[in-house]
Amino acid sequence: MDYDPQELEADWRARWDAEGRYEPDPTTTADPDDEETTFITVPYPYPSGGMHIGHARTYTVPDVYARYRRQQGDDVLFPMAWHVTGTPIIGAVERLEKREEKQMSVLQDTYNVSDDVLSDLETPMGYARHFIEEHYKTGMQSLGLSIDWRREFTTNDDRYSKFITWQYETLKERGRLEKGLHPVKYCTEQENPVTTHDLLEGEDVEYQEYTLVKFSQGETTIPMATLRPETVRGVTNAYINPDSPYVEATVDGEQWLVSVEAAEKLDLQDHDVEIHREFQGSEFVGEHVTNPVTGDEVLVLPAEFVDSDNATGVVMSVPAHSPDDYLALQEAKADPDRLEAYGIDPAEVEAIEPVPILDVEGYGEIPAKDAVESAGITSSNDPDLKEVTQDVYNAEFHTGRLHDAYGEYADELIEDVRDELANAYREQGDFGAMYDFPEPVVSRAGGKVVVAYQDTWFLTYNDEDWKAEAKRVVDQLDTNPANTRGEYDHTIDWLNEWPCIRNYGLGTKLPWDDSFVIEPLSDSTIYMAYYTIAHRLDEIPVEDLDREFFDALFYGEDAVEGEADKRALDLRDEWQYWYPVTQRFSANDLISNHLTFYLFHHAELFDEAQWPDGITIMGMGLLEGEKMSSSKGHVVLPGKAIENYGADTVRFFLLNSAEPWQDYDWRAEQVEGVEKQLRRFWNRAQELIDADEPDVDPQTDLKHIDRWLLSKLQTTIESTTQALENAETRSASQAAFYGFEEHLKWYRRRADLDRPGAQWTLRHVLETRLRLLAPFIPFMTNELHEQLTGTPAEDAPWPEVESEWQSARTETEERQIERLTDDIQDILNVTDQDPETIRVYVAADWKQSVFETVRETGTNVGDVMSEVMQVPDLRERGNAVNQLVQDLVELVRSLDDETLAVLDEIDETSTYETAVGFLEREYDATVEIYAEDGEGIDDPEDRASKAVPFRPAIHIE
RNA sequence: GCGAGGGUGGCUGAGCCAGGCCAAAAGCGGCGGGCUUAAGACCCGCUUCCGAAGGGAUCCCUGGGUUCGAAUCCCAGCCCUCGCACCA
Repeated sequence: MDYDPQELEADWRARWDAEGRYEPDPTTTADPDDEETTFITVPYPYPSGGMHIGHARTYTVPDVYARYRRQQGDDVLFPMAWHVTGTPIIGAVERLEKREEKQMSVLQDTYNVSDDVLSDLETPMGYARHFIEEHYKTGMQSLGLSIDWRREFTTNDDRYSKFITWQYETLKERGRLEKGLHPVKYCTEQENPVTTHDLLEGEDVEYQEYTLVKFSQGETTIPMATLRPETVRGVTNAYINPDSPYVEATVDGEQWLVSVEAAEKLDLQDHDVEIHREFQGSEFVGEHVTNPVTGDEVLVLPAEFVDSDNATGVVMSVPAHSPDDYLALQEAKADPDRLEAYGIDPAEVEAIEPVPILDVEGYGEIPAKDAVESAGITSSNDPDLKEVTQDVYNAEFHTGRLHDAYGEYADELIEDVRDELANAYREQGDFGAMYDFPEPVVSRAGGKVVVAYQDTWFLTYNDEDWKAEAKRVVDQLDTNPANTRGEYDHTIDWLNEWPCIRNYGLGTKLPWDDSFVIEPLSDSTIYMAYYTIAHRLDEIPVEDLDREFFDALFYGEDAVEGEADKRALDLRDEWQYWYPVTQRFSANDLISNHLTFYLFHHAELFDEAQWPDGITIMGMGLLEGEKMSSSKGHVVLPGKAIENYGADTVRFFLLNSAEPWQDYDWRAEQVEGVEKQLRRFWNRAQELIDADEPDVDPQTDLKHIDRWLLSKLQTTIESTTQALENAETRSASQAAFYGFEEHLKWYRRRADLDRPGAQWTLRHVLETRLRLLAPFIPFMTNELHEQLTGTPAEDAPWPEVESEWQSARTETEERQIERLTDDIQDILNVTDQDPETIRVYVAADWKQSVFETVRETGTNVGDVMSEVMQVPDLRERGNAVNQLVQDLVELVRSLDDETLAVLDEIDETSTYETAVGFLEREYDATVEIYAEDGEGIDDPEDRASKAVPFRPAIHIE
């Protein structure tokens, strides 16, 4: 039978579907407490676009583990659902409705959406449904993922919303939700919060918290915005933009002077703002204001470089530590006419000198001056100024130490005390704060985007007791790979309160305020529990799924007052049967949020027995060495790949090219290589299947080389199993497939394959390998295993090591033969001769006895020598013994204890004699084996004396 | 900056955790050979340098160190990639 993956795979898919092969229900035979159930999850896909080959791997890795556990005899649940919460799908639909060029190209060129179905995509769920059905589900089924499709749902389903409602009501009741204000990106045009997706300009810009140093003039506060609050003692003057409009306003009961834009932002940031008067900045130029910390009066100078749309629009000048300020001051001094025009006495400006407030390594007393002068910068327009400024800021932040005037903060590193210092002044009322972007941000609606405070609900991940519980979850978690454990702890440590609602989007409404929607990372923290009951929940009317229902389901009948819902208690059994999640597979970048949320929520809502058992992290995918990008069309669709190579090839490549947590790279050339290898495997298997089953008694009819292969098979079973236990799909498939191919290559060369014993060995090996490979390439292995034995590979148990075939001795003997073969080949390569006779000389008995001594005495040359010289027979040989000891000490050092012990049992001469036939075939020459000190030795060129134990001398003629 | 990962032969990429069968897997590419009317497919061998005997030299980012022995362990340095929050 020829290998036709398309036909073969279609058959198996149909069979699986018809028999509901992967639809497990709780059984009475499996004991869930006895780890006979395995529950595997992977993040449900977000169908805002199609599936590509990167997604294919994400879902195939857990499938391999699922298939492995099934062969190990477990009840395995591997479900799938669809995440549609939030705005990306809505945004995609909006862009489709506007027929945006980029969006149309993604849909039509990348994902082949045809014109006649385009209109179906114009509702959010219609859009999602299209990609679910036409891409994800089809793709997953083609890949042969062993998913229980009965349990499928979307996060926009009514019943799912009921479940999330229960979750959030419960969390609120337990005090894990709090209402508060939070800075958000806000479009002043639409008067609505916006997400990164909604931005036209400044997508990457993060908002920053500016410290406002509250300078004053009489009753009026002039808040100077700065990102470096510690420089407050270095202020020599202030700057205002003379051409921009400013206002006098009452802010939270104080008289403030800020730019017009700043007044609007402060208003949005929950300050009580009342504007009294608007005026030009020039009006305030030449005034004096008082530093709240030092009490010094400083002069307000005019500066066009001040952006009134950044923070308060008034800034303080620290010429000693800011190259910008230093140059601005120099330029001001150089232009007395301009100063006079503003009514400023040039002499007063001339008298201003930089005031250093910290010492920093690598710079002089006045770092800004130093930096500017050594870089040769003389103008504030110099393009290099930006870099120089950044260098000074960095150096000062990381290595700058404050002067004595800072009292308790003196001599401390800026990076250690900046926040502390700012907070202290803020508490005294000398400092304030506001949020703003350092660069302009514009929404797609064309409106300016600013930072606004919005009423929001937080998950209080900053609660210390909750953090402590989450850490307990980590403590009992099996983190894979092991070195990710610290990342969870680290995330728990720095995780702050998390705003868990949005103003709009798909998903579940906040139960007590339906103007908000629970956001995607917050409605997906315990949904794994929902899988266990999803298919049976469909039979229950939505309105019955209230608080009490889920309380009974998850907490038992005692958790509800009165009679618990019988249906809920029924479902409880299934929940408890599968829970907890045995292994969750997820992306490595989700540790810092989603996965850690998952731990937090389980810690809070469920008992320890239901906490996650394990998490395996997955890496990223590249395509031909580059990042995949659906908008650039740089993707490979699974459907196309399967059509080209077959699902087994696609799976095998994805699983074998890297471990799950490593990044991998889809390269067409290499995928083709895999296809070739699998085809060859298939063809060789067919030859064995077609041949008659030999009548062999393995106890008597096998030769040394057969036993060698069977011994190697046991090692392969061992390493494949161990690797899969850790979800190391690469090591496992590498061992079972490529690793063993290497052994087979040698076996084919060494053995006479027509013997019944060899045929039996090959069939036995094939059967075992088919089972080992079944999780990776289920279609091909099922088919071949069924042809060979009548049962599909997936229904056969996972192979166990057959210890009767394990033999270190056989392997070591074969190793000696291999070495001898290589040595002969080496000599032939160098001498370039055509051999007629090859003579092999095994070392003499006295040499063997020296080897014995080294083995027993250890690898200290002195010790061995004194031991050996006790023997008169050896002492006579003097130098020869000395040389031999050196060699043997080196040999013994390179061997492990087991091999050393085995060598003791091996008879070299008879080992080589078994290989004479092979060597004669191999080199088309006569092969003779002699003992160096044996009778009738033929040694024409005196080579026998060169023999060393386990390193025979060779003569070729 | 914080956190994580990494630098290996023409390329991709194992090995490193548990130091020694490591001149360093496998694939790709290249070279040679077999099979074939031929092409493809398939199979075999070679692919750092030197060598007319299984050997030697140099080698795993750089520089030190530990050790009988280092791609592997330790220290210092250089370089690269990824994530860092309201985006799923």
